[in-house]
Amino acid sequence: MAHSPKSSATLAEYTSMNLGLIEIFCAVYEEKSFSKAAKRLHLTQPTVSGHIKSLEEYFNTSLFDRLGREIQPTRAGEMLYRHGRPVLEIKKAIHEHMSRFLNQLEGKLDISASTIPAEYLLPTIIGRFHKVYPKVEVTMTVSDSRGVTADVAQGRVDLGFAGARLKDGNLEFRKFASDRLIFVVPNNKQWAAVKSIQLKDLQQLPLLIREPGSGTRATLEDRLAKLGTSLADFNIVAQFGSTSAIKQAVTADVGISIISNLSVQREIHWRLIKEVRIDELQTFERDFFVVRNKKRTPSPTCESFLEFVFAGK
Amino acid sequence: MAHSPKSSATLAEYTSMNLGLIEIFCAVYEEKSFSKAAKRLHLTQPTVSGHIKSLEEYFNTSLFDRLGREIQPTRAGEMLYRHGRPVLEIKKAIHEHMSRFLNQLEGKLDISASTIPAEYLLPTIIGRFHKVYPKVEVTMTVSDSRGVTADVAQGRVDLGFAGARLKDGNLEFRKFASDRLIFVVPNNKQWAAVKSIQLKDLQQLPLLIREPGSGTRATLEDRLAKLGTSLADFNIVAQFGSTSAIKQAVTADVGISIISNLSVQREIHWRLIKEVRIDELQTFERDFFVVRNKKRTPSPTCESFLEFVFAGK
DNA sequence: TAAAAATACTCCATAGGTATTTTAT
DNA sequence: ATAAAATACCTATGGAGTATTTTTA
Repeated sequence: MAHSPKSSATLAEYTSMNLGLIEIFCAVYEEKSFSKAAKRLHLTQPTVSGHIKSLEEYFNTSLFDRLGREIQPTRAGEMLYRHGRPVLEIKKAIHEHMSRFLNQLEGKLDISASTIPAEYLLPTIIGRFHKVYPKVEVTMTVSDSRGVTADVAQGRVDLGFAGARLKDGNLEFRKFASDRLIFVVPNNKQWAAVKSIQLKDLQQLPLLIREPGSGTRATLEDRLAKLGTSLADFNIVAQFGSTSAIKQAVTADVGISIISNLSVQREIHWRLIKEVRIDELQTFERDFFVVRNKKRTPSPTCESFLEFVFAGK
Repeated sequence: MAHSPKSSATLAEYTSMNLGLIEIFCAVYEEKSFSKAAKRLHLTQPTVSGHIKSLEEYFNTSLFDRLGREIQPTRAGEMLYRHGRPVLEIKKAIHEHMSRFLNQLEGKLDISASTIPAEYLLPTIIGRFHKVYPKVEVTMTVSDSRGVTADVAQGRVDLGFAGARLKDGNLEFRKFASDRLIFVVPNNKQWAAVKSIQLKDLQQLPLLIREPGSGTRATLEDRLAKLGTSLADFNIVAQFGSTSAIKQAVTADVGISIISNLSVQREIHWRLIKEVRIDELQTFERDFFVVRNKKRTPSPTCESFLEFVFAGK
């Protein structure tokens, strides 16, 4: 028993320790002087003395030996410094990162976008943004307009880019781009001579459409309703959750479709697909919206990104 | 200019930030609730609210979005948590290490010892000590008694072990072991029959002695003075800074010497060296001392070590 | 209506200061 | 005599509480 480690009283509930005292302690340790530390910290010597004293009482051990004019840390002091020093680094790091963040020199930006914005509008915007804020990490997830608004509403992302407005009091929609829906058909001899078509003829054709959550679909249904008809009057062969899938299907002569002009530019250019006018629908505008959650504080990064989105408007 | 990072106001002198607030912030972040965090920290909800508010004012940005019943960290909040979280770890680490130190489960012990203690007395003591406190790192430097006392006086070590007392008001000497000085000669035929010798005959022989800082040397001089003589009356061929060097020299028949019994046990056993009694010096006690600096606070480890040194006394 | 946060207020502990004494160089 | 730390004492900020109101699910 004589020579086994003693179990001294354990320290009081440690959450009570004031970390500010550690900073003062470290200054004293480094300056090897109470008064110099006081100067460095813009405090007075008695204040510093008092703080060291309370630390010594807290740990119930002396931290410095007072040797007349000079002081020397005790072993306990050495131990405390070794493990307390990092506090200073962390404090500095916190300030550095917060200030970098607030100055938008670093950070994260999570975006949810529906197909057309994700594939045809955002890549160039994100590219320009990245040039200016290279340390900001942009993450974009792709779904349909319904998914986008859900992501924004539930705070999973900073911003959404959707092809349809959804009624939700917490969400703010702002138009940032527009496109037109066009009627597309395979570029084969069956369609070679066709320049335009009437809606009633179109209703007979095998139609490919997007799923119900899609902005393209919503726009289409909305417009048909205004014309006194609906998708029920059409010959729908399939609903696809992807515009690319529809393009593939049209190219393979599975059917025809009405989709965003932006998404078929390349296919039209390569003559895989062609546009045919619909007599009743000379103009078929569709808009794209930035979606924000009004309840969430936008990060500075998010606000800057919006400036890029609306640049030149 | 439109799209370059904005330089917002830099944060106020960062030393003013209270790290305690970070702990509260982290609790709120982790609990995703002011009131739950309050409970965890044994505070009240308004107190926590107040602290978060002051942090928000300090950083001049909101850290949580208050969404009715629930709260969500903002991007700034995420950033602060990421870099503030380590504060909690450090605080815990400080307490852990300090308490381990105070319970002597870890630490350092620096010792300065003169030759005889270092080679013949301390190894076993340190060995036993290490068994009980395996995490304590013992460092022993070896010099002569003068060097040892200097090390202690200047606070370079926790403890000294010397073969002589030196007058210094700041030092405390405590005898912890003793030995006797003996007259040793090479074990050759010249000495084969000799059992004892008179001091005046010894004075003619080629004597090897330690350097002036040595405790052995000091003891020798002291004793000679009491017998009304001094080293000046001897035939000194060399002063060596090491007892081992002297033993080598005696073995090689370079001369004879008067050294610590402890240090020549092995050489006597192997019949390289033999002891010859000096008629006037039947007993030639010499003591070894623990040296402490009275001005320095002993670490708990140091105090425990002393218990080992004086074990069984 | 109930649960959570904000607000308004009170109180006192303590961080900080000034003035002075003690100690050792 | 001087430089540094300790001591004694005072003040005011702000940390923590209670009581209440506001908000929203």
